[in-house]
Amino acid sequence: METLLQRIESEIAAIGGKRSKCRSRVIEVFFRTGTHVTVEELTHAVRKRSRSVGSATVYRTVKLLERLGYAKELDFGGGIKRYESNLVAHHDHLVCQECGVVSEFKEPRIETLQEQVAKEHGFLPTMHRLDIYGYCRQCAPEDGRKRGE
Amino acid sequence: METLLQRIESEIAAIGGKRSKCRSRVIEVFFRTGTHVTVEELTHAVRKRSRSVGSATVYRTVKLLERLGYAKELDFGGGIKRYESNLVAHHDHLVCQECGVVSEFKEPRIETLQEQVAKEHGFLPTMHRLDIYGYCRQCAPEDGRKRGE
DNA sequence: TTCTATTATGATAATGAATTGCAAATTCAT
DNA sequence: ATGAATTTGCAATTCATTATCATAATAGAA
Repeated sequence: METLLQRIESEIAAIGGKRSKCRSRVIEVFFRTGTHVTVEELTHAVRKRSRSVGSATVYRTVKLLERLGYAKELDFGGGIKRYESNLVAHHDHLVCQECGVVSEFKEPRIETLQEQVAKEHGFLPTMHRLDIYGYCRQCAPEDGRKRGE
Repeated sequence: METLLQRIESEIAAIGGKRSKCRSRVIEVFFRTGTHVTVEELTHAVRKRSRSVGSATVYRTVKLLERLGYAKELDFGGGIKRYESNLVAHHDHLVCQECGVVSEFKEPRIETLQEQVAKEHGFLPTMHRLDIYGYCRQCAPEDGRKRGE
């Protein structure tokens, strides 16, 4: 974790950037928090430790992390972007339409089929996104025991 | 097609709406055009026949169609929403990152796996979205014969 | 048809997330 | 420390979308 920040900062240096406390703090908090976070949420989290960090800096930092390949931009609708660490292995998302909780899953067979489909269409895939929307265990109207019974 | 418009308009009437020329024209053009269209594109298409239709009306109409279940909202990023007819069978999308063309495919095995995955996670799926990003046949840097060779 | 109540429309203003311009602050090699 | 370059926070701007509102169109009733 300590080395990760160092690695990122040396990559920033390699493209002509400088170190800065604000950015380091944002990066640090991002990877500690790091799960489907909005810029607003991340800004709040960062400000708990560094009160004066502006949201513009947070926007700029997540964009930078994305450019360097360390973060991934997510969009589950609502016009709000979310970001997650790109260091973890590829996974897809289950989005609860009731409580908004996003959980993750991996399914290698789906990955394989996606590759196949792309190939069949003469398509060279670089990435894909699979989001399943619905109701999580807690919010499902019927989950073994029905609600209101 | 004629009956589709009529059916939609009677559903609109059923929820207390009135018929209007502008809206009919938008609906008509939407189903004729109807593939991953933006509101801006749809507005342009509509104005070829009815010059004075405002974009607010187009926004309102696609939202209405979505509410009635006749249109589906898509979001391939870039902060622009797209809409497609919801009458065609479910399918997923191949999005070319170079030329922006969106093509469609169906893969029942993927659908099945998605249902399975959801069930395994105690998740009650209502819908899902699978977008594969990459390069289409025309834009792929290497397509059988390599470019520049 | 004419009247009346309701809905639809288009222009414009408002919204909200994301980006950008800029002066001041910070960084870093010399 | 000096000076050139980058970064920052604020405010202003952008852009798609939504809300407002006065006017127009629509559907029934009389």
